Amino acid sequence: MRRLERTLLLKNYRQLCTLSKASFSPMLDTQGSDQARLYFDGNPPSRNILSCNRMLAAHVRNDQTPIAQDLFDQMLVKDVVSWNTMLTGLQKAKNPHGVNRCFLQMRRDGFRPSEYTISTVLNAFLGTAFNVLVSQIHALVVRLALSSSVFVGSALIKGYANTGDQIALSRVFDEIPMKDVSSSNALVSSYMELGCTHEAQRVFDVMLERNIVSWTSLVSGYINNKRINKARSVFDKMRERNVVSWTVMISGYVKNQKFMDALDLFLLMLKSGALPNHFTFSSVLDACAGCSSLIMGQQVHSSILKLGTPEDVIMSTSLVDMYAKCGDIEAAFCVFGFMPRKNLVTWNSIIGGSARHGLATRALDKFERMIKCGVRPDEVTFVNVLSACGHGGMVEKGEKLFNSMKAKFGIEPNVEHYACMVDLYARAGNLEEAEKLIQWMPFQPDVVIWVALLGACGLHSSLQLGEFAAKEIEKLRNDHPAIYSTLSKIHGERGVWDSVLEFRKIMKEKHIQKQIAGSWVESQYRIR
DNA sequence: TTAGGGTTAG
Repeated sequence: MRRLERTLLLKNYRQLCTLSKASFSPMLDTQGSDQARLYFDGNPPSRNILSCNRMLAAHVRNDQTPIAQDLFDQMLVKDVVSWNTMLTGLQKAKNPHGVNRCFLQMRRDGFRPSEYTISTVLNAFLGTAFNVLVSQIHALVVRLALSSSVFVGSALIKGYANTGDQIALSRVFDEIPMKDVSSSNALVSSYMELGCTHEAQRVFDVMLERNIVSWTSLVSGYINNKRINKARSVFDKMRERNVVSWTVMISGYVKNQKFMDALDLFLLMLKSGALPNHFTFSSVLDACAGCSSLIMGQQVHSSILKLGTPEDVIMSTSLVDMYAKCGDIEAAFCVFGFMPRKNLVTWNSIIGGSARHGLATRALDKFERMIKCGVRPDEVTFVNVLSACGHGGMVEKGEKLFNSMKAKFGIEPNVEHYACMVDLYARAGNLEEAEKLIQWMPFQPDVVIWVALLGACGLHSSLQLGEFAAKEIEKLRNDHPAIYSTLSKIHGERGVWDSVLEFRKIMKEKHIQKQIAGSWVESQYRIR
């Protein structure tokens, strides 16, 4: 060990020895983390409640909830701050069951919940099955005389919005004696969440104080209520914008499939001097994928690297997806390979990308690796692997995977999976098996299923079954372009030119156009 | 020493 390092370590230990004054937090936030824990573990007398709480808070801040939980369990003396800190850790770890258990234990042990407790617990329950407890927690709030807290009020407003109770949330807001900008913002976004855009706008209009979050809540609310133009007009009125407000508007365009508008706005954002973050990049990459602009996608990738944007699993997954959708599957594999963390969506992106590129073996290889890595597949994974088998003509493998869905992974096949199987059999020329599957499937076949069958009939020139499928499609959706173009193709192959002319005439009369197939290379030049 | 309001992927 070098002299300088020894000196630094010694300094760290000296700081730790003055426990009454020193906080563990800075040590845990830096390289001193392990030493701090070693010292802490080896010195039981030093474990007063304040130092324990500080240690606990530091672990929670560093997303080390299991370590925080160990420490919490070992603490012989706890106060309300210890409980609140532990609850915060469990909330950050997205563990509503744990929060519920911890909260119940806290009450059993006779601790009185504070404003911190209530707001943390309510936030942990948002969007989970535990939100049925919102009104019970509200009753507790009234009993504990915590209704006047703006923190509790904001959390209750969000909680009631989550359960769809508009009357309750407005009553909670009315009962806050000293309303602040955050509780008003919570009301705006809660009304927006319930689709009450007029009420949200009214609250916003009468707010005495508005900050950047108020404006962004309004923009975001209009986007979520499919009012993209209104959102843009509010966005344009903003006097100041930050990375969040820019990202909200950009992702709003992406959600509405307005990819070029999203990219234009991104360029405006860069011109304004605002720095994009991983949220922004994720949306922008989605926009590049949406309009198949590989050049733009590559430039965005360069910006991510140039700005030194910290690695984020969602942003990197968007990169993988962008490269796959823009036709550069090798770049997608490369980004995927370098990702330090991968989740289910990441694996699904690379498997789906491989399948779309006709790389059935690679898709299945990734699927095997995903299972080996301990990631459980979901419905999307199976749509991807089954379609890979379909494009690769791997009928037996597809059947095996389809049968394993329920038996091995507990996933009930849905209509999309059946459509993949129909496509798999039909493409392989086994039209009889495809028809049999349609007859026996536990759903009413939809347009996708019949179009899959019709497409295969076109591929294998099967007129009788093709006409049958076309009739079924017509029953569900009149004038589907696939009907006329496929039947015309089958008749043409059989030399029945009168029928071909008839179909073309109908298509012309009904203004039905055959869907134009385009390559990725071609699409690069369509952009700008 | 603990808490609230606006943003991302298949």
